[in-house]
Amino acid sequence: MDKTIIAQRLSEFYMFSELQPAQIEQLVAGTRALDVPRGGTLFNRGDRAHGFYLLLEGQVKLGVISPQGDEKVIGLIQPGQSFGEAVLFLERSFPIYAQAILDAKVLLITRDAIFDILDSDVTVVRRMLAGISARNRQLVNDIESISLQNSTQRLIGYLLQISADSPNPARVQLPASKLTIASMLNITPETLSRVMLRLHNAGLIEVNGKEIVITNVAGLRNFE
Amino acid sequence: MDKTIIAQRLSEFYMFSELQPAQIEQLVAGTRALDVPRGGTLFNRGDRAHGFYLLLEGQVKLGVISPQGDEKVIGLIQPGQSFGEAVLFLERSFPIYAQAILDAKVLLITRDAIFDILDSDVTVVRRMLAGISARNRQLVNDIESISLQNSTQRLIGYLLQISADSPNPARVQLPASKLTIASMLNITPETLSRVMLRLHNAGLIEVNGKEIVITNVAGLRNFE
DNA sequence: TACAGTTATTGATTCGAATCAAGTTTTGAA
DNA sequence: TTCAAAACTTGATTCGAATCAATAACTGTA
Repeated sequence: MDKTIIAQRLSEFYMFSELQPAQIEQLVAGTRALDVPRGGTLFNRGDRAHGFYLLLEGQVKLGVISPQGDEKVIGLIQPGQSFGEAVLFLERSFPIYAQAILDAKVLLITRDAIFDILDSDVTVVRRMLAGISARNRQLVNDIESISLQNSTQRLIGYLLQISADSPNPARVQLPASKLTIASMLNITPETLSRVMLRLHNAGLIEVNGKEIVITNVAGLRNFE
Repeated sequence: MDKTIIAQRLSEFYMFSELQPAQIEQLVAGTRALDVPRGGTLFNRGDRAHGFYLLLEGQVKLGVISPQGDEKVIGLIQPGQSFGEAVLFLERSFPIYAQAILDAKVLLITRDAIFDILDSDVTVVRRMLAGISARNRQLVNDIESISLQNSTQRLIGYLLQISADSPNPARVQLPASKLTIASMLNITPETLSRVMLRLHNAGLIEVNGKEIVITNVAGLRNFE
């Protein structure tokens, strides 16, 4: 896989999102791209951690096998998710195995690469901790909005967020299909469509495909 | 609290267990012991972070409150666990509040003390990375289960998790009131009560206050 | 430019869980 | 030991959003 692609993927990953280009370069040198066919094993229980993994495509299953031989799936990894970080940083062996359940492309960021870069530059520690912490905050926010707000409020929050501090009226472009946006907001596409219609009928937004004009930012903020 | 006791407790904490006595001394100088009565607040949402916390005794609840006053419990902290690390590395305030739900003894390890140690010791860095990574993983799991599972499956998942690998039948103790558990699972107390009744009627669990006996672990895992 | 496949909208209906209400039980503090 | 407050349970009802179903409107590509 192309080095620039790997650099791109690594810098999009939350843990490295605060790193500088030179630091990403260094990391790329210690990263291996792996193609794992469906059914293939990434690591077994008891293996030493040689690094941690970032799944780019496909799907990976994490699990344990009991002494009686039955299998318990601990988690399913989707593209964009990483696994094995905690084990790596704690310098333990894996308590689980990882197996591809679809043909998978993964990046293995090696132990040496991570630890070298951590040691080589004192700013890296702060930057990585900042990246992980920002992710932590985002997750807490997500839980809060899923838990405490209805679908209308979630959509409003999202629209206000992506319109940031645009003037009134704000013109924003949805960054993905409405199916994808709906899934992010944890609602069905049908509900998204209906909520948008309601906001439109209330005179707050105009919808043209992916382009949304918030005609009344304050009104949207105070809706209901 | 006595300095030697604080030193003792800090050096037992996994994050600092590899530190030299001199480093522990340094950390102790930047640590404050707090007694928080049941119901007392450690910090509120929006407070600036002065450090992170290590719970020695009692129990602490982490949560958020919606503008309408609804509460969502994000996590329950048990003795030996730390919280508030992630906020240290962003120039932000706490996104959650922390309240003691039992009389609690906590150590507040101040920001400056931590930063000094982070610069001087690599194992602390790695363990902090591991700790926050593990917490992020847990948050992702929480989002997933809130999003993808109904209330019955969420309770079952929770019971199986806290019973871990107990034998069959497993006897577990709820770590908090049913109100708190319900909030963590994102259901109302009424629904929690009804789901428990259903599982009981299906012959899977016995409920006596906070004590739950899972009479049929396999059956519970495969319920519905 | 046509058309196949995805993406989006709209309507009817169902369902899970919240809410409202009224108890009972447990609890911890005086 | 008592008693008020908090925690919990059970029942009736409502409500938000999912599901099921049937188009309509795009979008890429042959």
